[in-house]
Amino acid sequence: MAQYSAQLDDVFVALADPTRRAVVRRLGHAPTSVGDLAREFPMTLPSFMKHVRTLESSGLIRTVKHGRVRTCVLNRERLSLVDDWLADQRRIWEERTDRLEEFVTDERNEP
Amino acid sequence: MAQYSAQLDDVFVALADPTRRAVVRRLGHAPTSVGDLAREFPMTLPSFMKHVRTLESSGLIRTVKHGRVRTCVLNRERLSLVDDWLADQRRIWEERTDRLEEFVTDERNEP
DNA sequence: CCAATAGTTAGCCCTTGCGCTAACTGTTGG
DNA sequence: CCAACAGTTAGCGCAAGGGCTAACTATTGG
Repeated sequence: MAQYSAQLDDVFVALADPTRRAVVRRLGHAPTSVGDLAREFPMTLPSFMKHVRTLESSGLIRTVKHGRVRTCVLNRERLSLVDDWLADQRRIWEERTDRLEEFVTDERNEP
Repeated sequence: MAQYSAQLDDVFVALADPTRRAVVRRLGHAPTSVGDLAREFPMTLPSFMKHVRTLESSGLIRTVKHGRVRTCVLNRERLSLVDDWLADQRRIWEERTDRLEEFVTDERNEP
């Protein structure tokens, strides 16, 4: 628990786009070249590359260029940042197993 | 596993900002009024309100107005969308306990 | 060797995001 | 009742995001 903030920003931002989430999902199956990936999305290669760069600089994927082919690989470990954040969040609210829920549900029904 | 996409977008986008994550964390402790929350961040009330609205429309928080005070409450349940997405992702890559890692680590060391 | 292939770079457009100020509405304590 | 308070609305400025085209580089199969 520290100043992950910048890294978390990058990871959440990266995941906040459906194309990029789809890429992550896709790479969960197997490493894939940029071209093969791009072919599955309705956009041009340069546009798609921006997503790849965003994912890479967030650390969610790594890429290696071999000859003229760039292969993308998922970096499973990076997703644990999200996991940790969720766990921390859960820890916080479990410290207070109060009736916070009811608190609002009550007010809500009053004018 | 379906077309949560739009909802996931909203949630991830909401979490992709440090101010909003801080609000979520803060609300993990207790429901809080907009004014009390805003006082902890270096921005004006109207600016802060936009974050509140973003969080609210993502479903991560709910708000109730009582008199002239609007109180924000965390909606714990909504975070499970993220949780589910993570779990699904994990499920995918666990189907393939291959040597994907090595795959790349190898290529990497070659010219 | 050279045409095709795979990716890259540069630059443009438009929309959205996030901050601000100013001025307004609705509630309330005294 | 009215001044102070809590939030809201409107509108503005600027930077960033996500898409595009055009033109370029670097590899490679034949």
